[in-house]
Amino acid sequence: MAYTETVDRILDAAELLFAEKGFSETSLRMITSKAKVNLAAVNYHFGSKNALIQAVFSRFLRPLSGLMEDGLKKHKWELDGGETPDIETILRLYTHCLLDIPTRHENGVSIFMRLLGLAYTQSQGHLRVYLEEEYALTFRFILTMVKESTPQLDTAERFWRTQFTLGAMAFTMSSIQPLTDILENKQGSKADPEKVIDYLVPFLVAGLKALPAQK
Amino acid sequence: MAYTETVDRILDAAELLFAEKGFSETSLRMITSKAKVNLAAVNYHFGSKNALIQAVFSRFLRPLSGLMEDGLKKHKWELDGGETPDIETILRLYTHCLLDIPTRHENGVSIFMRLLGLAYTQSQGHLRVYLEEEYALTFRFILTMVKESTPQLDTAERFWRTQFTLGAMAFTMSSIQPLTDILENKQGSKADPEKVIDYLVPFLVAGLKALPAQK
DNA sequence: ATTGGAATCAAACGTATGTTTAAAACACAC
DNA sequence: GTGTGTTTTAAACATACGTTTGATTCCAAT
Repeated sequence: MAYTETVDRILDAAELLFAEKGFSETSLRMITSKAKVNLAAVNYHFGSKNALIQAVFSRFLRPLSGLMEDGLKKHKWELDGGETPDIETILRLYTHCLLDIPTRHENGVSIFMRLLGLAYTQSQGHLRVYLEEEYALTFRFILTMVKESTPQLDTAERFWRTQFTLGAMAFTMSSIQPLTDILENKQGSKADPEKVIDYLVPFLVAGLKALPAQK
Repeated sequence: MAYTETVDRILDAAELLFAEKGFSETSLRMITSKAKVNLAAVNYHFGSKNALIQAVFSRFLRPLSGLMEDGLKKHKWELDGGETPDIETILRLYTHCLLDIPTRHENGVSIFMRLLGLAYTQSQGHLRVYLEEEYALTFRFILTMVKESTPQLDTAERFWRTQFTLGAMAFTMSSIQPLTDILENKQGSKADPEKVIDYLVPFLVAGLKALPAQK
């Protein structure tokens, strides 16, 4: 994909609109008019709407993947020295990598998390396949870390708790702006979306560390 | 809404297709041909596609609302005698009410959970407004119970933990069938979707009971 | 200055959508 | 059996969509 002004303008507009409305609910005409480019530009530069959707994810995930693998490997290496990886450390590393990704918009992370949530729940078969193929290594790496840090769980229980963790993160992140607004209204004072991470990690750590359910 | 065979056939088909594909991705023609009724029947009986979406939710939520309020009130009444409500009891009551709802399809609960997840993540403004208006009382009741059973949390932290709980539940439930398949493949033996509840509750209880994050 | 490939543009294409229409079929009270 | 209101039907409607076309503009290399 050649770098051009037009390509980036389309990606910027698409990212915002997809996050706001969903994939099917956002038309190419909405995107191109927001990006102030010609309608045909999307098909010219990306080939199709589906390819555009994947490109939006790629632009965000490309640096994330690197950041996370570096961070995890570094940490793993340190831990090889003796200590057992702690689940809280992993979660904090993961969330901080997320926050470190350079984004094109304010609240870029919220926007992307919302997109991930959409990709996960709307079936969007092509996207699921694409994400799994492209980032399988990163995902597997994280799962290994989780496994080593939760030796008290059997396969099934660890699997489900990982899903619960993902769900809590994606679900919350994907609606973080409206939720923040609701909270502000509720408590009558300013609420900071970034602070959610500080609330999220202890909750998840406690859940992951909990004793197994009795069979 | 008059009760007719046609109306139910449409609702049955719509419920399945919406859960499978999402709202926008399901056309009225898919629904009416699966239901073996005329295309115009949807607009005749429901007025519009959006109204049909709401009707699908109503049919499921109407009994749920009753079941849950009964169960909660009964429990609350017992607890007025002295004890503090326990968060685990509340979650179990809630999940059991969900499983007790009579459904028209096998895995009816999974289907509905998936619909709820979709409704929550796809913006679907009209649905969100509808759900909040229609079931505000039930929701508020649950929140009160959660508040009484987590006195260690301040408003913001309780709010976010409630969202995390919702997220873990809805997200997992909304993909419970594909996830169950993955797990079966992973561990090489049969996995039961209903068992997920047994894994879910301890995870959430631990998260909700965890000590507050330090500020 | 000329050329040739890349990028832009307005316009159109074919298709699918939600909705509406008006006639037909039906059900049931009188 | 007739008449009335409800339900079903096939067809059409208007609109919006993703995509394609072919002409035009742009810009760097010759």
